[in-house]
Amino acid sequence: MTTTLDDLAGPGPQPEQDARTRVLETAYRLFYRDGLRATGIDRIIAESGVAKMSFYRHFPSKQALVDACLALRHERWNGWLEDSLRDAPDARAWLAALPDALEGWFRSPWFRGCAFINCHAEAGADAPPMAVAHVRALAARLEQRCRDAGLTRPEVRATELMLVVEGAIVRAQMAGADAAMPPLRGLFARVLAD
Amino acid sequence: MTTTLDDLAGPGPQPEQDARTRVLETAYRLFYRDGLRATGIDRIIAESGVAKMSFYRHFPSKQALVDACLALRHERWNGWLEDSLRDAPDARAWLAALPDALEGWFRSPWFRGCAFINCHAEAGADAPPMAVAHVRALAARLEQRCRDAGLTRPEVRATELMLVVEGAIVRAQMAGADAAMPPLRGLFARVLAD
DNA sequence: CTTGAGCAAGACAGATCTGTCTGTCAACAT
DNA sequence: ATGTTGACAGACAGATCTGTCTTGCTCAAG
Repeated sequence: MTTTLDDLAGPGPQPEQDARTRVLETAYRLFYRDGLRATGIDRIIAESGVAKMSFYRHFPSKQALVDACLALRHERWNGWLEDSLRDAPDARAWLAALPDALEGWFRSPWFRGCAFINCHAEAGADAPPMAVAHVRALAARLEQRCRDAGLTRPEVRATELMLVVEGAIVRAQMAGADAAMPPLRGLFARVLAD
Repeated sequence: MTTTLDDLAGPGPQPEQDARTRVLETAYRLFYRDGLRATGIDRIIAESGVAKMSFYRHFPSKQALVDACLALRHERWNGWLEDSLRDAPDARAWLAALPDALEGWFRSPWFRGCAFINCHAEAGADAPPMAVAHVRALAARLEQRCRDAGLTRPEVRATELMLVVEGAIVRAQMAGADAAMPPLRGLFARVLAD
């Protein structure tokens, strides 16, 4: 069971799923595609084919649904990254293959940037803590990989790689994957070289 | 007359200004601080101390006000960058001093990331064209500076610097200036060194 | 003094958003 | 057979949002 890019922001729920799953999958897709504030409850209700009371039975409020979507996103994104770099024999190869994995994401037809960066950009100080927690978790993972790879000054390298990854995500969002990939590969190679 | 950081997202309008200016300055501040969708017309009306009809006399719609704020932001941000790097004797020094200028911005009490990245993150495909135009203009300016500095492969360096700048802005937004500045300086030095 | 422009204050309409409530139906267990 | 549970459908309330309209005030030019 591998995590595909479609799972990251795919075509939406299947009709045979139960009400809660359909709501969650529909919201997951619409929140990412159109934004949190721009997506109303009524739209999620209509597109998931669910009664309003069924929605409020499973989620006490819209904010609870947002939190559930972000938690699902966090889990799926981490799983997708893990699967994409499963073949790397060691930490060094894992880091070197990271741009390839990101490129597959950037070229996905539903790519619209990092859901957590977008959430934080939209909500500002009111953003759910999951937003910063996600990027902090990724930074911690990068630092651990740099340490495992035996790089010199691993925490310095990790912060540089983290900045490059986030920059590439935003660059792919604003200017497209073709604009983001060459500098991403070049900078990654430089940071990993020494 | 220099452009200060306060002008980028400062304390707001002065009461002696005319109605249009007060609306524009209030919206400029609230849109950046709270987001476009989260800021309603009524709030702008109330905080700028202006009648609703006075608002709609100067701006035909909320979208027109958003566009005017983005255009003002574009102009002020470019002016601020120009002023901050005015002392650089040549293009090479200009590029080397860019992280210092950015740090001043990141540590401003009203810093909340790039208004155009945030706008694009919030509105997605419906974002006004000014959003991508701003980052494209900055990329073009970086490339020209790289060319003027006599760097080898200036277009490659410029795209790398652009990715680093955008990454630093997002990193400062998500994790603070202290997390963004060391990798920003390190990567800048590496790209400019050769 | 009159007249007209600009502005403040606020009512109003229509749409939309969140959240609650009622009613109906099908599946299922006792 | 009967009660329970989950779900669909949709009305409804209250708030909020955009945009229009009316009224009255001030000030300056003619």
